[in-house]
Amino acid sequence: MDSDDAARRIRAAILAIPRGEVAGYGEVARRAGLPGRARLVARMLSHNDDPRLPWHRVLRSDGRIALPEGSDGYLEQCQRLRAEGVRVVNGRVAGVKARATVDEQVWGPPD
DNA sequence: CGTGTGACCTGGT
DNA sequence: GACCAGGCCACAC
Repeated sequence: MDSDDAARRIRAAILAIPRGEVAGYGEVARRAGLPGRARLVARMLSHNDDPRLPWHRVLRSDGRIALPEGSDGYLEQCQRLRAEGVRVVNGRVAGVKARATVDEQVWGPPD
């Protein structure tokens, strides 16, 4: 089934995130071959039952933690990211400036 | 079957 | 920085 295949690709995309790095939902969705399906990724993580899935490496486009502040997942993600050497400040990840805009997708990264 | 909701994204003001 | 409007998809009611 497609949906199952999509879920598998999304899972692979998340697993493909290097340790110490982070990615946005849109980013993951694009890598999985599902442009615009960021919500699908989010829903999967919310329903995820895979403890070895590095969901903590997935954040919003602004580099902001997706979960509501004070919730379990929020603190969990923050802690895990720090454990990987990622600097988290005020519920936000340092080193991640804005998400890749269309220009960067088309024109590529600034040299 | 229409509506609301959600670990979302982008562009404009 | 904030806020708003539009888009996208899956699911609960």
